[in-house]
Amino acid sequence: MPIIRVALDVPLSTLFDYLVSEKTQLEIGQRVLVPFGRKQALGVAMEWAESSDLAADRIKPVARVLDDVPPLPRELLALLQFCSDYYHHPLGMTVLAALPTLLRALEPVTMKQALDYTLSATGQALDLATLPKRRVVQQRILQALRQSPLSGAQLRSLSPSAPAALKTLLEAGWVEACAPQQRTSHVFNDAHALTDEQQQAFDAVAQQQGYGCFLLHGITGSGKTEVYVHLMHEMLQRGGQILLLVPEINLTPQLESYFRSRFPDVEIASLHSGLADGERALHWLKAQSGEARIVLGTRLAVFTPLPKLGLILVDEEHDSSFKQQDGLRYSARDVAIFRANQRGVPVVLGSATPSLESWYNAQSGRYKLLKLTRRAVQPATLPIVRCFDITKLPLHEGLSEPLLTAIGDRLQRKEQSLIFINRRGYAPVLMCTACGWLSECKHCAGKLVLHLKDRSLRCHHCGFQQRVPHACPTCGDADLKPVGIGTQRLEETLQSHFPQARILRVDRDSTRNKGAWAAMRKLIHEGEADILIGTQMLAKGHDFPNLTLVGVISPDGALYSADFRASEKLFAQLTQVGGRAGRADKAGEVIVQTAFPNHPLFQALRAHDYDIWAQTLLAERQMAGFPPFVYQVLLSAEGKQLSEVNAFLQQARSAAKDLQMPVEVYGVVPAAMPKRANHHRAQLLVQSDKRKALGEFLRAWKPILDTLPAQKLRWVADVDPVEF
DNA sequence: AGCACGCCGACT
DNA sequence: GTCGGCGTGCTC
Repeated sequence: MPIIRVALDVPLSTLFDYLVSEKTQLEIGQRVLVPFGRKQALGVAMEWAESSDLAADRIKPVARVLDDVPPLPRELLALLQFCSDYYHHPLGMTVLAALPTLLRALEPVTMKQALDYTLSATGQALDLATLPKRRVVQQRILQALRQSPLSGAQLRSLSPSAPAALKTLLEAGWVEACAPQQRTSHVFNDAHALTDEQQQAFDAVAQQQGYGCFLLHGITGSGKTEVYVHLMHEMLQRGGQILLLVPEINLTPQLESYFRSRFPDVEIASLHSGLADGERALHWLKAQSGEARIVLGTRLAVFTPLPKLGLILVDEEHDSSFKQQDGLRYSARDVAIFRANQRGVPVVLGSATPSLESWYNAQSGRYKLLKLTRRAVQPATLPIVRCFDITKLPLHEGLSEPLLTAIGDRLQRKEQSLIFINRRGYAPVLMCTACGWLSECKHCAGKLVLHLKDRSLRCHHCGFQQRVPHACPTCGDADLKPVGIGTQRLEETLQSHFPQARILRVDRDSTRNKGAWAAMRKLIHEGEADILIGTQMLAKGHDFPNLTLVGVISPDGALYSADFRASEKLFAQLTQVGGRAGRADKAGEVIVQTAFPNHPLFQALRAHDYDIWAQTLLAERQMAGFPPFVYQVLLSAEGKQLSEVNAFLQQARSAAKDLQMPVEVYGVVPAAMPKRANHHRAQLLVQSDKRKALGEFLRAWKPILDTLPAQKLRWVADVDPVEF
């Protein structure tokens, strides 16, 4: 009897062999139900086998083949195989993780196939004049269907109430569903002519034959999205599907409605973790059937089956949320590039502040660099950036005179200001002025953050919470002082400075409730807020038309951070947040308060010179022997006993050294957050300037790690880590 | 990962 | 006597 090798969601690197009777129809990529232990499990048929290493009597037969949805394409299985190998994650878990939850359930799914609609015989015979005049939308639908059958998406483009009207028409029997038609044309709202630069970028990608990786480096406001839209139009005309990856789930609904407005009758499917299970599965299946022509999603969308894939776009490619931090620790940007290569299609990485990795690849010619150096939107100029030395200026609760004056000006002119500060809470720590006691979390290495709203001290790492003590727990002194500034304190300070100002604080605390963030965006857009105080949430992808000033409070931490990527991230963040400033009629202003106004980061920021900043960073990285000049794998471990964590990592280190392979094995060091939720954390870095050498090393090392005693420990090997 | 089996401590 | 703690081992 034939043997099928099945991927199952278990942390074992093997596939599992099952018998398939001769008369069972089974294809590679199909989902199967198999007996596993004492239960049943859902698996994916990966490959046929001639024989098995297992004794014949231990091989069980496949219980059931699920043919409710088409099999996963071989190409997707190959992509997942690659990811499993590259990121050293068990194949079964990798494959199953790529499926929407509903397709991982033991039950078959019942998903109605999307159909086209056409006039029935009675509908054709119908005299439209006999219909009540008020039923405008119904009339419009019937009229449109007289020309040709149409899809649900096309009908929706006729009117927002088309679905309801269609339902009525179906019930009346005038319209009926029919098999989907092949379509070659679509409506394109070509509102904006491309600038010369945009056109050049477009041409380069459109003319690309087969695989090519493009870095679209465009300053903020240079119209990268318009290039995407025109490329989408081009690929749609060629009959291809487009995959667009974006960093944040927050941004997808807005982008989706924007693309809908540009391509009103094109089926667009969004994929992100915020969707309900049913919706997610539906969109996924629409992508798999080729019906969805544009697929818009967060990192997980990179694993969507796309039979007609013609182009991949990765927007804000530098964003670290493309890297998954648990389970399969993949970088969706890197997987997208692999996928484009595998399929032989172009991929475009877009950013105003490319990751150093991508920029380096563009410099070396591996990627083709496309530049947008001029703004396509108003104002035509980038904001004026000014840095003020906080060591030389008096501060009022952390705010300098020039910044306060600038905010006051905006208030007078009825323009908005945004104050960017990356600390939520009232103050990052509470201190006893008598003995120097600091509010520390007893479960973590971090400090407890003061939240005044509910008079609590909270740990942002483990969630621990306690009431603010009335007196110092060590010396009993009553004089406890908040140290440093968080969003809440800034709000309070600004409110007392500008009592009449309407201040809106946007951080994870104020936007916790569902819909709160959307409601705030609305307020901002309607001009119902004068001063916005926000964390990085506020920096990403939103246009605030009346915003003319951005203040940055104290970004200096990133300049001397242990994380070598912190300053790269800060530059990207400040560029992005600064890009929000400015109105149609005038350039914006950015005021940065810093103790290091002459730091190369701020010099480059003032000059809007990404290239010089990237060169500076690249030189530093080369000297220090950091990425992108080397490839890294980070082994991190955590456990209740520090000694056990260290013992494990030391053994792992010896094993690595004993392999005598051409990689550099560093020492065991504490993690950036050495203790979190009562777990001690340490790590071990291994790197090599050859990606291949590191891969081979890992292939040898990982099996040894699996045999090391680690009963009470959790450990992971992270390939291409971005967080330490 | 689950889930069993298995061998020791404190309870009706 | 047994209920239940979590160490160890297995899943085609």
